[in-house]
Amino acid sequence: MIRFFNTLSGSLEEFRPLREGEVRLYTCGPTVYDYPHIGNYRAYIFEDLLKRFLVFYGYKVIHVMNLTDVDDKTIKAAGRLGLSLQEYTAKYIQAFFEDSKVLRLLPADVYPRATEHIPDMVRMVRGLLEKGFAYFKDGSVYFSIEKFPAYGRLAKINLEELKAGARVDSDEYEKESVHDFALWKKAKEGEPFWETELGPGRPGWHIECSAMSTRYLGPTIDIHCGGIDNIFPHHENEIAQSEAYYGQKFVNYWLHCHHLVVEGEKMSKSRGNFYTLRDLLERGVDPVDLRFFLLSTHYRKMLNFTFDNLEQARASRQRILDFVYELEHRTLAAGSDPEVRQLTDRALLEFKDSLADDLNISAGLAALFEFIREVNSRLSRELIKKDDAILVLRTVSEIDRVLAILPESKEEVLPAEILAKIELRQKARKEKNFALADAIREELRQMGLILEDTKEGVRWKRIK
RNA sequence: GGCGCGGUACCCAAGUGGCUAAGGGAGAGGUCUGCAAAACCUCGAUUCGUCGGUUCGAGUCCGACCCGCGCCUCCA
Repeated sequence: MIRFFNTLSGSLEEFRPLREGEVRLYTCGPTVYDYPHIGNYRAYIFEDLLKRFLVFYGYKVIHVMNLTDVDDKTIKAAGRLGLSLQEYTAKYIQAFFEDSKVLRLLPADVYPRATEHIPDMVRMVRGLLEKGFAYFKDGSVYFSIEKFPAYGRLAKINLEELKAGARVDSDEYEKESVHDFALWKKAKEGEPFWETELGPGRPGWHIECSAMSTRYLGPTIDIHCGGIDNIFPHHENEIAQSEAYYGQKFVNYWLHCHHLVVEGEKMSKSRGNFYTLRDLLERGVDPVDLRFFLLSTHYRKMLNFTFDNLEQARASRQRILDFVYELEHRTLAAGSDPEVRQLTDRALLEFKDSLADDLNISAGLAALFEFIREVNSRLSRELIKKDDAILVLRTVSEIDRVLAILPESKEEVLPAEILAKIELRQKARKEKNFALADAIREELRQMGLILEDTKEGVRWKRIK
């Protein structure tokens, strides 16, 4: 049984998908006005962990992630550069896909773009007008939240208090009530617009997720994810629109991940603690180490990014990598030990049970590390046979279907001159010329290679 | 003001009523090794922000307080 913390109920709930064996998942994707920062990727990596775990658990997952390619920021930036919306956003859409790949995010089944679903949104807005949930004002259309009594349930916001604490909206559009939100925005001078039956204009932000989610997954879906900051007003508004229009529940499980902070503070450009993935890659950070770092803290807990914490995650991941390397390269006696089977079964079961408990990654990783220590211990006592090693490796790679932190399987081949140096050093060691041997080792270390002398000969690995 | 999250060893971080408080990093000692690396073994919180309370029993429940943070406005 899987349990998730549902924001809607504020408690852990048993997960039951609408259809047996199948999960419909919608995740709020990027607004493509700039390069995403690592906080954005925390959310996407959490969603990736969720999805990979559901697949691991045996579910078929239908995943939709939207691309918001029209909003205030994209319009403004494109206008400033004199580019069309498409020209401007193309670059960032491409960057997002590139980043997703290096961070090993499983691709969604569909990446719908807002600009390609205007008719769906218009249809929904018209329906809301007809049903009386929305009204025209000055060429724009707004959703009237007082027509939807359940408004505020997700965010646990009380409308009376909202009104009391209301601030002046910076939006230039006129609304009947400050908290009503725009479904359709009237075209403004010099801005892109669509000529529709609602008049010239563009969609509001919230309507896109409602329309596209329904388009690909149906009016009721299993899971909808996003960052904690999307709860209000974005997701609250989505619920209002969708449920007012379709008259049925929009989402069964709302899962939100907490923020990433940097050195204990919110990331912001003015503080200079704002990192994109590209910034970190330039500093020589291995993206998979970053993935592991972002992955290894529970998704509902605030995560503090520091280079020290990233280094700890790197070292932790390295332990797993060393373990796999050892098993792959050591020469072992033929045969197998039935006890190893018990160890692998237990590791897999504990890992699975841990993650089934609202993605308790800490407990899951603890199961993996305990398994590693036990196998290492047996390895040092020469109790691991060839077939055991194969079984252990298969188990680790099974777990890695969820984590996706193991290196690509292809072995790197060193250039001939490096191999010659290693050979030369071996010769020097044999002749007990340790000064030369150490000099060569140091030279290769400078080049990023660590040599390890084992009973079975020399081996090397890359310094991270 | 309203809503919410967190405070567990040097650092990161599980644990939500009951055996000796997971796991990782860093560190110390040892084994192995020419040395190193990796690995293994050993050590490491009489204690869980503070103070009260409930209970046979609390990190875990209740109350108060202190500290840090987020949201209520675009934001993963």
